[in-house]
Amino acid sequence: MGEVFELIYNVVKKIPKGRVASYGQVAALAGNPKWARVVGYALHVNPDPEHIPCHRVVTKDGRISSAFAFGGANEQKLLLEKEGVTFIDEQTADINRYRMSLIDLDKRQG
DNA sequence: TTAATGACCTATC
DNA sequence: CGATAGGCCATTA
Repeated sequence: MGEVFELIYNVVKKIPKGRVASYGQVAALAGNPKWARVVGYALHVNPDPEHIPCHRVVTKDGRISSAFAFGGANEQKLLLEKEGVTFIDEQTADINRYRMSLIDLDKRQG
């Protein structure tokens, strides 16, 4: 596993419950805004879903990817709603309202 | 080392 | 609006 994946996982781990972040945002917080696709691939091979809340990562518009590996897009939506995240439509989370903030990164746990 | 692969994003029509 | 086309870049085979 590459170093960048580690950086990405560390960021995803810090997304608080009830909040979401876009792939691009995770990429930027991990160190490079151009890593959006890399974030997608990193989560695709998520080695520790129990501690890496990949369901809190959506597209920049809040849309859920149809390729969610653990139970499908519907499962991801249920998980988010369970945490209090509201949806604009069937596949779009209200990311403008629940987007994670920079201060969330301060939770030092790494 | 080279080529292929995406759970993305932006610009353009 | 939506559809399409490029770009992007770490990782893998």
